Amino acid sequence: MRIGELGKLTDTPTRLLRYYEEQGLIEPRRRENGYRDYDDYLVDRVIQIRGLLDAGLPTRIIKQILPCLDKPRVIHFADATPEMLVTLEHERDRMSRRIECLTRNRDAIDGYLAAVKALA
DNA sequence: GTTCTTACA
DNA sequence: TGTAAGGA
Repeated sequence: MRIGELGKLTDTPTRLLRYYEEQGLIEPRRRENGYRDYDDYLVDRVIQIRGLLDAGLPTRIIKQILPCLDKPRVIHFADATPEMLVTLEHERDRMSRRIECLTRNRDAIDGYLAAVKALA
């Protein structure tokens, strides 16, 4: 599929899809006319990339750990280097802290909402 | 009409 | 990231 369709399927601006490619996160083939040609499996991949980005990971790290998170996880044991494990553990803890922060703020909002509704 | 690259805010 | 220019 071409960039427009992938963009629609993943709700991602074509501008970003080109950016992800520039960052080495995806590598679409090219058609005769120079248009990018994406395989279907890239739909899930892009969605995952957006999820990691939304979780606060920089494209740099995503590029590094994406191979480990891909389908055939067992095949990538070779990527389980000591450095990779350290990176993953670091990012996991980073995510945990973010989740805690989000949870607190959500509860704060929830509490405010409950108080307001109690008066109404 | 859709996509491409490069570049600027 | 968004948007614009200039092409194909």
